[in-house]
Amino acid sequence: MSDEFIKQETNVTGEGFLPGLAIDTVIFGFHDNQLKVLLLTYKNTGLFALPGGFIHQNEDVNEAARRVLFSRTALTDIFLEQFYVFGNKNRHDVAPLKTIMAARNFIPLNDHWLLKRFVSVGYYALVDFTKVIPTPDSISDSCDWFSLDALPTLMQDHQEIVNKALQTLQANLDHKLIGFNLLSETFTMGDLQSLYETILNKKLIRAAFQRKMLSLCILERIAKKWTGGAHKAPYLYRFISENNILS
Amino acid sequence: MSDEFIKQETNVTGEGFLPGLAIDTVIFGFHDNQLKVLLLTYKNTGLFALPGGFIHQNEDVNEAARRVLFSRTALTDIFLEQFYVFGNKNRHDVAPLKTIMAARNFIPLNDHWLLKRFVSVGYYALVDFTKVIPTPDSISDSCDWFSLDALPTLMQDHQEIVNKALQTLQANLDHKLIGFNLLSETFTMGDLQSLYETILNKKLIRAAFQRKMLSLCILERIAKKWTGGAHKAPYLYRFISENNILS
DNA sequence: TTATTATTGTAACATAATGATACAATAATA
DNA sequence: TATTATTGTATCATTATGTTACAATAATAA
Repeated sequence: MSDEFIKQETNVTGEGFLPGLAIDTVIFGFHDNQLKVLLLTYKNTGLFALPGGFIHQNEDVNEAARRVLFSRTALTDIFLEQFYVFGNKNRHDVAPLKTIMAARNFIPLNDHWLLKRFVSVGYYALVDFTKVIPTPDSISDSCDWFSLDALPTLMQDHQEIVNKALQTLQANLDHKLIGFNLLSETFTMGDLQSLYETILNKKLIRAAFQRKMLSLCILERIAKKWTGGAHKAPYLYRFISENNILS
Repeated sequence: MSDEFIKQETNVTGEGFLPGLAIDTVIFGFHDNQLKVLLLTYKNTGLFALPGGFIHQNEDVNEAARRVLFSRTALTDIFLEQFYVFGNKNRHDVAPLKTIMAARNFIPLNDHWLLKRFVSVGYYALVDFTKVIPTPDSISDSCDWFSLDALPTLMQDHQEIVNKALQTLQANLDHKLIGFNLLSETFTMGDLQSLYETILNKKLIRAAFQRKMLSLCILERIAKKWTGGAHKAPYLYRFISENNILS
């Protein structure tokens, strides 16, 4: 949910939005050799949630997902992809929504559109951690990165959504070249291997990994990198952009 | 859409259904070395469409997809999986729906729920061609298998849905073992190779394919098969069911 | 009954991909 | 200038895949 929440709250029938359909986005970043997820908290509730939102009547669902992503990260041209529709009837839980509204001194009627059953389209985004400045919006206390392996308790079925997003990321990592979306413009071979190891949660063989990556002809070697370490400095690489996959 | 269409038609507000959300299912079969898709035609309209339907208020979306599949094939325990959400605003096209209704002498008001914008969750199913008896329901003239490479013009964006389903099938074929869902209980190595070749649309090396499949330890060799051919009879194989993937 | 035929199952070898080890090169530090 | 830890890559071992060949054999024809 975004800045538009206020509009949505007082808009009792949900006029202008597709009814019963929401978007939740798992925004992945990579930092300190850890996968991170962007979470927000709703004011005075202690509830942690994935950034999400609703779809305008005159808007493609994928467009809406990009709008939501932009509203949270201010980034465009980001890898963003659907991965699953969460449509179980028992995921409908009005309690947290009422809590959020109550914390804003808004008491909805029982037939308020936001309290009806929602099906959510899950998206995952891969962003350059260094380019994102998490910014809370008007209804959020905070918007912050959390390590994937130390997430707080999430609202509704958002933990399940994160799990499924990670599975999808793992399954697609090799097949496509999507992993590169998590790195900054330039990176070392070590950075890249570390990213792969973190996502796949297993050690890879250094020599074989390097040989494989170089054989793919998707990397451009740039220059020497200065490192703090007392050892040979690694090359910097750049992902050749013709191969870039945004979605 | 199913037998429930009559209910849905006279149910002007869509009471009991999730609003604006539909399911479309690409049901794949394999016969005569060709991939087949199950299509239906609506009475007196000449419109070809994928079997689809709507979601009950008290039903999981995945449940609804199984219900739709069952209503069309009478099969349970079938591989069925979501693959994409079709949510473009321009896919909203009321003309064919009005045609279908008009052919049944039903003239809907302009705010009839079925004429509103719909987002559709795409599912694909893999079924044993020999076990399916396509049966038209009350609003369909026909329900038949069509070769994937000779489909008639489809309603709305259903061709796009078929295309995306095929891409998904191709991408998942090796990774999972889903292809086996398209074969009957027992099959020859030739049958299996032929299936793979058809789905992937490329020739595979016989010796390597056989070696690979046997090395996976997912096949049980049963007995000699009698063939009409003047040559050595092939073994029959069965897919070891512990590996079975239904969804 | 026996030879012919086409296809199957698999062996054998060639090539390619990956795993494992080793080592020279070298940037920062001492 | 020597030490140190890490990088880049070469080398060999192992595994996987591509290619060719051929014996086995069910149906047909002679």
